[in-house]
Amino acid sequence: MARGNCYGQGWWHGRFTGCGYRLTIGRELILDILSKSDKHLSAEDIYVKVHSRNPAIGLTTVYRTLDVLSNIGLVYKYDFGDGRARYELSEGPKGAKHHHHLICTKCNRVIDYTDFIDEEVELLNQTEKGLSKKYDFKITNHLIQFYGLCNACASK
Amino acid sequence: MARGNCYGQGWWHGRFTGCGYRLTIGRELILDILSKSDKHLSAEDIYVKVHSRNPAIGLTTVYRTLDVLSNIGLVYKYDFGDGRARYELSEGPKGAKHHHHLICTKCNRVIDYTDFIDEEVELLNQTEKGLSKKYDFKITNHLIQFYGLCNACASK
DNA sequence: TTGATAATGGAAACCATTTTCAATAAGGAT
DNA sequence: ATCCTTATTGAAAATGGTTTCCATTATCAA
Repeated sequence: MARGNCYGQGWWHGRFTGCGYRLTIGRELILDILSKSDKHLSAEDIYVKVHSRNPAIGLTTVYRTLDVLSNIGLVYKYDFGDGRARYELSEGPKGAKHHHHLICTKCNRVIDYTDFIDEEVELLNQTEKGLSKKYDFKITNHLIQFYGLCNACASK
Repeated sequence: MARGNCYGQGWWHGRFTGCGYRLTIGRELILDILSKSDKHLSAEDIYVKVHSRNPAIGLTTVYRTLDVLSNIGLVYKYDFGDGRARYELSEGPKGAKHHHHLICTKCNRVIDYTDFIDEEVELLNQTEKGLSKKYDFKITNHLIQFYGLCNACASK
């Protein structure tokens, strides 16, 4: 390993050790897959990819790792209504683009959108402040989703 | 049955027959419970209440009815992260007060709030219009939730 | 009242996720 | 580099909310 270059271990290295977690082969692999892959992967999706690269890693570890990552705040866990959780990296080496979701209630297709995000987030921040004070609630996160029918499902 | 008084059957009567659904004992009972009860009931919660009033009605029917109600739009189905779905009437005889949720990620407590709702909804409506056009998506609903720690959980 | 068929209950199936437990590996201390 | 403590792991079994099956029953338009 190249000394003097702590980036050689991946940008997330500190996020683990800083929280007292150990950085294992499996965890690195899962993070690598999450950071390179398309979004909204299920645990099973991730497991398939992980397993093709390293068959020694089991589904249980995938679940456990996703749980850890979720607690650390490195991944968001979503419920899009199809009975399985979906995971998505909350930030990348350069920070991820904040976005929200459009969900088709018929085919479960998910569309990411970043339009109007700024306005939304600004309003949410204001709201958060107000709510935090009124309800003595320490808000750490928010979720916005729109439901409806995608063009394919609406036209039949 | 009192003729000439269609309200005697409950304000939701038309919502069923109008969609081709039959109005059964179980469905009426479940709706009655939903309309009188506190919010955020799980299927199991509802089943217990239903069963105490009419032991002939099974859990399967509760699930099926909630699914129908959800499709009709009479109930909202929520995921608050505790592994079971929660249901809540979307409207009452006089219309329900629109609200959103604050969810404690530690104890899963849910707080309804109506503050800032008007501003939120106004922004959401604008956003909906824009998104509908851009993505050719027929939006029917939205979800906003804030996550964090309630005062009890934050102070320990 | 009748008939077509939607709705039902109970049991079994389903399936994503969690738990168990003995074996293994990470990483600070030596 | 080697030890040692203890977090982490995989495989299999358990869990538990939800759905499916199927024979029976109930709804409601005619």
